[in-house]
Amino acid sequence: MGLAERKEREKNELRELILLKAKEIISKEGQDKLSIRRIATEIEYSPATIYLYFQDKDEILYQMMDKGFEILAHQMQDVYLETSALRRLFLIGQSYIRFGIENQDWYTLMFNSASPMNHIERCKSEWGHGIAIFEYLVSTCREALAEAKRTGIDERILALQMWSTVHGLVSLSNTQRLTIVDGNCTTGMDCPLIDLTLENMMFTLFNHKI
Amino acid sequence: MGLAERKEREKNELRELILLKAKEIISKEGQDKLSIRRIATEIEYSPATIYLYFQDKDEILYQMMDKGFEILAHQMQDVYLETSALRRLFLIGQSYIRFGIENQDWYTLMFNSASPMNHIERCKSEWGHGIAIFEYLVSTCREALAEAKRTGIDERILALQMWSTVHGLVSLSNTQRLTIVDGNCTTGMDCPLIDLTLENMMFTLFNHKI
DNA sequence: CAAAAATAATGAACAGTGTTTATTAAATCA
DNA sequence: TGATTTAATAAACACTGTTCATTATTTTTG
Repeated sequence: MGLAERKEREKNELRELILLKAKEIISKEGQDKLSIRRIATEIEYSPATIYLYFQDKDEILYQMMDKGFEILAHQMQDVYLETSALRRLFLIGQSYIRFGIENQDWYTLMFNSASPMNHIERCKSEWGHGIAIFEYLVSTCREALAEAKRTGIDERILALQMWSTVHGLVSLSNTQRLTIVDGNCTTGMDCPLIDLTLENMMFTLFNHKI
Repeated sequence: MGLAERKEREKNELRELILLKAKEIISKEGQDKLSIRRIATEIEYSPATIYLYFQDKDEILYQMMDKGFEILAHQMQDVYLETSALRRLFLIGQSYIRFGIENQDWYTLMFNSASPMNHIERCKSEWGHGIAIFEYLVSTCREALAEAKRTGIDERILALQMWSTVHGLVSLSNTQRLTIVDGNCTTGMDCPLIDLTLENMMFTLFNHKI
């Protein structure tokens, strides 16, 4: 009775093929080149077939968001090696920003786009990776507050403040708002303004120069 | 020779009519209901006609961004009445966030969307209102730093940090990221988490409770 | 005033998009 | 083999932005 199993496996394989192609298209040509029809022609199936494996485009984008979190996790690997919570917080911020600027399409999908969240709401799915990253930030904030001997600050609020700041930086940078406000800030990475702001954030929050 | 003038005026009138309808559609039904064809049918002209008055949709969105800044300026009126720079900074943040959450479509156009910026780059136009608002923030930061007797902080970096934080909050809130990270934070306005974060920002930056 | 030139507006097409449904082809079951 | 279930698709629907040749309309000129 291995027939049903093979069938199941083949179904999963096509599903994965769709997601693979989707990831490929986003990586090579960006979000707005990703279309159902484009995926279909690339995997040599009809567009309608895709709807046998995903209920709509939002579901595919939701899955793509997860692929993005995999990339982010990979790029954050060595952050965990840092023992000082203060310096770790700084490194988290730095690699978060770096990721957001170097992988604009993935970043948008994960933190700035409505579609994947629509799927979550509609299907009562979860934003698991997002929550996990935030909780890690919260606990690192708690450690850092202790390390800097700073009291009277809620670690959860602090985490949200830090997240908002770096997210804001990435978002403003990616949508060309920084380039215009400050000419020194050339498009893309190595914008001195962003580094200075991150350092300033650490300084104002913990009275510690990193 | 008032003929050429009347012609000119009529051209401007149709141009303004297009922008007016665009604004109406965004206000009533949101950004993604705004289409060239929709505007065309509403003003009872053919879609092609619109291209005699605007070079593409990006230019219309650029103009819409400006309309958005008008709304923001209007909602920020009474902020300037506050004499304390510290409290003024807080009020700026508060009304910025309020505006961003209550006018999601306008906010996205102004601070989170690529299209209007494309037009700026392509046509060497200016993001005048955006720069003006940022410069006002910078000078208020300078005042506030003096008021709080805080030294060793660059007012420009500080302004960017504050902008990033509030922009981040609005952006995360509008794209449903906060609702999920914290259940207490119901969608839309009066999210206690946002208020607390804004207060925490003021406290960490100036050691002053507002 | 009539003919010519300039201007304004449009119909129709191009090249896309997401999604649905009735139909056909293939594989499995009895 | 024939019936039934499953998988895939062609075709259509309702949209999108944009372009261009063609048709009114208006203005200018002889």
